[in-house]
Amino acid sequence: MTENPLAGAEIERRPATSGEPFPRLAVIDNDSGHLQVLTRRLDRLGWEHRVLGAAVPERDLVTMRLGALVVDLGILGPGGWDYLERLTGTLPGLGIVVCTGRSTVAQRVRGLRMGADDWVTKPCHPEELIARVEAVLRRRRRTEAPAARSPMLTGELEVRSDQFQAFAAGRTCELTRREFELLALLADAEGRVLEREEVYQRVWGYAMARGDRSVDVFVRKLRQKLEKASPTWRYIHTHFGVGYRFAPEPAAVEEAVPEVVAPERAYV
Amino acid sequence: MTENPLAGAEIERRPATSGEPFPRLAVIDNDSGHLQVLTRRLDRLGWEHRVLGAAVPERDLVTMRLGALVVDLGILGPGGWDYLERLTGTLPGLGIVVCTGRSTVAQRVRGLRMGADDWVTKPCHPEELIARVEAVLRRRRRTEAPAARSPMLTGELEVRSDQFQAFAAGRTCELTRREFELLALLADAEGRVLEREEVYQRVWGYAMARGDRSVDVFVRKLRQKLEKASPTWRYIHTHFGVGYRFAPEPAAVEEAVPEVVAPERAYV
DNA sequence: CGCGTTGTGAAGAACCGGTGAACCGGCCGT
DNA sequence: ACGGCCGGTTCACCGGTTCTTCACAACGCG
Repeated sequence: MTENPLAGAEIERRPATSGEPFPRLAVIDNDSGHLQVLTRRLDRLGWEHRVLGAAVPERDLVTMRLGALVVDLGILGPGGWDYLERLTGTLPGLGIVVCTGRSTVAQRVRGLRMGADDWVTKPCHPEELIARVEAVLRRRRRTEAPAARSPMLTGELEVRSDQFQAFAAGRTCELTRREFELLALLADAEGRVLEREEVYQRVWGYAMARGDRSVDVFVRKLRQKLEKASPTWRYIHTHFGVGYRFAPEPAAVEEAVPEVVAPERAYV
Repeated sequence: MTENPLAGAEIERRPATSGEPFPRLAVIDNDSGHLQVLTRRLDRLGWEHRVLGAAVPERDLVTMRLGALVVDLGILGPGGWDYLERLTGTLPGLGIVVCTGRSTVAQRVRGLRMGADDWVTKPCHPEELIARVEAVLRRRRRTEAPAARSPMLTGELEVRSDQFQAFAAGRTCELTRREFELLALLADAEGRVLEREEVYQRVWGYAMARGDRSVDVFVRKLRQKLEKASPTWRYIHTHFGVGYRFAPEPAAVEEAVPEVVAPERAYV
């Protein structure tokens, strides 16, 4: 083993692709043993997947909004080649991995030339099949979709990731980068209370030192700017001893006779 | 043969990727037999290729402007994994096909997870190896190809991809190639804020080293030339801590009484 | 009422971007 | 081969912005 120059390989967990939804995958196959072990693996990883017993019209595949398709050309019979060709033609964005029993070089070359992204020979280890699907998806994603993130509207506030900025009534809040990232994180978890440690970890990227007040300070700055841009709403709420929660709420209207009114709880 | 559902396969000539220049490929290997048969095949196809006897610093690979790299991890020894990791880190746009002797599933999975696009086991048919490289390149290009964009007119500026040049009022801006590519990228994302890393990645083609100021410097040069050609417009806006945004705006006319005018924020 | 937690303001540190210039390597004409 | 030109890269400096930290006040909870 030690003389093997490749020594040292071990299967690593994929780093959580934070924020990214799990890949959507369909499998066209009927080998129950293979399917069972594969689907179990996919479930464990949290991938959305679907098993199809036979060729499915391209139209239907479109509606599934797949990222990748694993197909056993063998079970499709001679029509499999046509099917593959139509797939690559009509769904050029779809990652296609052929996973089939014995095949000749010529067949593999044909399949790949036709537009398949990879060709795996059965029997194969599900882990490798998945890794290859990941490779296909990774390559596909890298250049294609940096946009994708849609602006979110909550309360009077518009959080636009493409601008690294939030707006209220069309007016910019003039957030700095950190402030924006903090807001984006909180707003994305709308309604849930986030602990300081988690916030720090995800915005700053490393563990929070004990006694660090940065999160508090940034929440203040954020509140200030949000208040200026959208005075009639409250967005960030403190949970004593825990952390912060984002939830747009109309501000309580101040009474004309402040002295009579019981002092408002500054936060909820 | 006829009972093989995959029957009918034959090696097809690759459909001429019209207009596209031939792929640039490098091979890191030292198996003379394998190399000989492979390079002959590549010559026949007209691919530009280059054989490297050993690992080459990423820096040098950058200057080769490769589309894909075929590498035998075996000849690199234990450092091969690190090398692979560095490659995928700094050259995320490069297609990487590992072509190595015997390997375990765990090794293949590790390589693929690390960013390799495909993993072929030697001995292998050169035709299949080439087909797999093609598949990788195709996947890469599919999304990338913005080719044949019509000239765009924005503000007072005309960006002509067919000329690799921008014009204002019919006058050329005399942009260099890099300057033009930077402008084209920014202008294509009109209104969106692009981070430096993304800009660098897409214009320079590889990952930006920490502390690299090239993007800033080119933005300055671009601004200078645009300003000279079209003095009454501002096109490139800085977003502090983030990056740049392209948006043509009439330049704020300097008032005769500067004191009255609120100081413009340098960006937005 | 007292302790721990959170809000607040300010100051210094750290960082960022604009800028000019030096530097480097390839290309060209002599 | 030589030197100059050109495009690209790197460096150092500077002014401005942003982040961190700290001290203290205000507040919640037992």
